[in-house]
Amino acid sequence: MNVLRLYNTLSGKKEDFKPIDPAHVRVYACGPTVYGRIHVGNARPIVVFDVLVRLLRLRHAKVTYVRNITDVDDKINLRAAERGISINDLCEETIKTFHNDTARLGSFDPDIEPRATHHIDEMQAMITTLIEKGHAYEADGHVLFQVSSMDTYGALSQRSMDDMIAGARVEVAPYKREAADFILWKPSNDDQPGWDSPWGRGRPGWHIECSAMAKAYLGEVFDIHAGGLDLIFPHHENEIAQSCCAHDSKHMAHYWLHNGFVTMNDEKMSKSLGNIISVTDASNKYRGETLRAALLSAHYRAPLDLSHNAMRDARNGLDRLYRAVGEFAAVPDRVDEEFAACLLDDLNTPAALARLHELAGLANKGKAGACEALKSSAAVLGLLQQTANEWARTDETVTKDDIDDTAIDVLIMARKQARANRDFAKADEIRDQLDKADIILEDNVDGTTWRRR
RNA sequence: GGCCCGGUGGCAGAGUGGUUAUGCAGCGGUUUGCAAAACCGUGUACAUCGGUUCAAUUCCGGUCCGGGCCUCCA
Repeated sequence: MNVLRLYNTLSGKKEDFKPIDPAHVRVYACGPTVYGRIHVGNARPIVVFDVLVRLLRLRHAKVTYVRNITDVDDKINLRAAERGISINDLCEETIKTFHNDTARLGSFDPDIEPRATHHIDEMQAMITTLIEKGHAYEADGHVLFQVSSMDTYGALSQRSMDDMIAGARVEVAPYKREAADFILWKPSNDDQPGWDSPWGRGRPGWHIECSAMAKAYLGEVFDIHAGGLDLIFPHHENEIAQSCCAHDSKHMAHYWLHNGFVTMNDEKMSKSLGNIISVTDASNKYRGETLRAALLSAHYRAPLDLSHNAMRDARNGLDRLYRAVGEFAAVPDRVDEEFAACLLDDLNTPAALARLHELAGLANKGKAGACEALKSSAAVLGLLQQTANEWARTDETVTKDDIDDTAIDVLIMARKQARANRDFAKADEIRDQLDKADIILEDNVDGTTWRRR
């Protein structure tokens, strides 16, 4: 198998992936802040990096995939207060819907899903180290990271300190020594969640949790750190600053991967713009697998416009692939080489899907092994794991169910009888009746199958 | 204002210094009681203006247009 190439934000280039330990690859991805349901934009990194991990598992004996849950954040406090429920209840409820959503998207769970509030000690230890090493200072109940103490600050986002000062749009808090300094720890009042610390009762800043949890589960330096494009600055830049300065290391992770945005009418889908569609809502309207296929239909770094048309195209594509694959069971070691080559080239999922369609064509022509190759290749994308019949009979809108399977079977039997009697008028009447209920009949050599429109 | 990334056929979306992406939609055909599916055939797309080159959609530069980050955001 060829080498895996990944676009590394650190270098701005595709690079050969060389793991620190080929027998154990370590990956960290930033997970959700649990104050509300995730939207389809949030679903993109979940699906894309799930594919990355599946691909890595094909090639490496052990992969540890960590995706955190941020359960301490001022947005959580605010939302809990708005809804008049406890912070804990809000977090538990949101985590539940999150897990429901990732399951519908067909994504595997990460190996470890650490929660920020379970790692306050580790964060405090790291902050203490940063103060001792002269990278952080205490001011007015806050602890701040002093950006000027790190020569290479800004390397990931490729911006200089001068650029940042020139572009600064934020008012500088009075306790900061320098405008770009960021918070490691901040004081909490009695209404806010807080933990005792050497700097008084308080709570962590946004970035320190990822540094602390990545270290706890993956070590000081690991292979891949992934997340959305909008996390490059400041979040990932600051994680690097914290981790590298605390550990005296050159790198936090060797490869930094960032996915592009899902757009709505070519504009970024984001909570602050309010143009969001939640995964829960989307998967009531479309099957999770359709959404997953749509999310993989563009290269992960390119923008992806998720219109109704895009969803329809994804569904049509899956229809064709499922028809080709039939009732075949997956064979794990039959991944098509051309297909794999597409994914190895910086996770080129659109090219990989194109190859799946070629395999479907070959399978339809009866080419030996094509079905197995199609099924086991698709598994790397987390697609096509049902049988064709299971897929065909699930309505796109799961809740709609005005005609049940037995009623359909009864009508099909009646039509079969009519056809045997060469009463084609009657047969066509039944076809039309089912068609009106969005049931499409297909007569094959070995009988009649049906699917929902 | 600073920094970054894009503009491919009706739509979506890869890719390439000279040769078919792929899917959907369309058109023609084979097949079918009808239909669907499948198969076969079918489209001189690469924002614009210059430059380099025997040859550029592909490399370089300008222009126009779009998007993103610089503030919570995947």
